[in-house]
Amino acid sequence: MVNKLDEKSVALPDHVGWRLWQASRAWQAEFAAAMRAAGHAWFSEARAGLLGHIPRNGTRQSALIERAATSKQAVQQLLDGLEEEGVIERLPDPRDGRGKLVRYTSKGLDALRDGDRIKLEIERGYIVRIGERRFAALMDALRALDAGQGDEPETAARPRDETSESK
Amino acid sequence: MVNKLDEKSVALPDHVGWRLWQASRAWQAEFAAAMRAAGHAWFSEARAGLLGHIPRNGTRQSALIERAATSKQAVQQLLDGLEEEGVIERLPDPRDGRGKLVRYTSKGLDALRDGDRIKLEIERGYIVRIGERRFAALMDALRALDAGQGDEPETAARPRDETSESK
DNA sequence: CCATATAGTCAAGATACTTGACTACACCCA
DNA sequence: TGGGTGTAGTCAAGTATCTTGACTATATGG
Repeated sequence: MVNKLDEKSVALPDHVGWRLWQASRAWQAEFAAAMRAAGHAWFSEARAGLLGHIPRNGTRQSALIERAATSKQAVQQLLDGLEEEGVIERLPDPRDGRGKLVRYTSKGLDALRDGDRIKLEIERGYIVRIGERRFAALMDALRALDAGQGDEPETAARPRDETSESK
Repeated sequence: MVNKLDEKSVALPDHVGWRLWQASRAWQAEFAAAMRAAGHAWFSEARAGLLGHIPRNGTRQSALIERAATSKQAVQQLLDGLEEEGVIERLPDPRDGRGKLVRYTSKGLDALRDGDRIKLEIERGYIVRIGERRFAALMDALRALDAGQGDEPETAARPRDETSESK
């Protein structure tokens, strides 16, 4: 039963936003599946997004809120979950009675190590798929995009100098 | 408040998954903000993800389920919302009493036109920011990645619906 | 001490998405 | 012709994530 509409032939979007979205989702799905397969059943993409902002040596909860682009309540709820899973722990900040320090437990550091390994494996797969040259060009373009992103809060896409790492 | 925290010097992740995720989120945020500013208050990123799979001339609801990588119930709920907003409408498929045809209303086509315009504006901004050459390399790499996606058997996310792609 | 700002929490609700159970129709085939 | 099986879509309930608003506790600067 071939439809005359023939949906198969209708082109999917092919603009940069769509491509980025598809590529990002594919990477995340692959990574999350590998993490769960490695025994980290607590892993989810939302949690990964937060963990990406927590350095190895820990951080203030408030610093986390600044880095991740979400509300402090969202950060807190994610941290609640991660703490319950035993991935991170929260300690009172000795220098500020209001603050809390977030740091990894040994279980969390374990997951981080597995994550690093999996990242490299995925990256290797990408290089095999599209070639080293194209992969390097991809990273180069993404870094350049990020460097130009920083200080303009509105949608005005104004060019900035491409010197990065001014954090 | 002055921030003299040592955490500032800790590097953020710099692997392809993180970069893709950040770039994708930035694009989506910019696009969604512009869409809402253009008067399409119903617009959300989840809805955008579904609309990207609905061609101009409409489609079967079941075809939509195949294309988007989610459950049929998720698709349906998204469509329910879009129908309620008057963006799409569902008609019975004259060729199959079980099926429904999803197509845009004039309001939906209006939004599509605005979306196309905004996409081009964002793309122009990207080209200004990173240069035409790098932008072309980005698109090239993303397309290559997508083309090589299909034959990945092991770790890729699989549809969990019993109806998968057993044709 | 008081005013105000900051760090974090609690609670309620919205959205997106999942699983399970169900109805209606289509198609095959004996 | 009629039942078995598969497909298209719906209904209902639950989970995860994220948002807003209200709140407590501590810090800081007069």
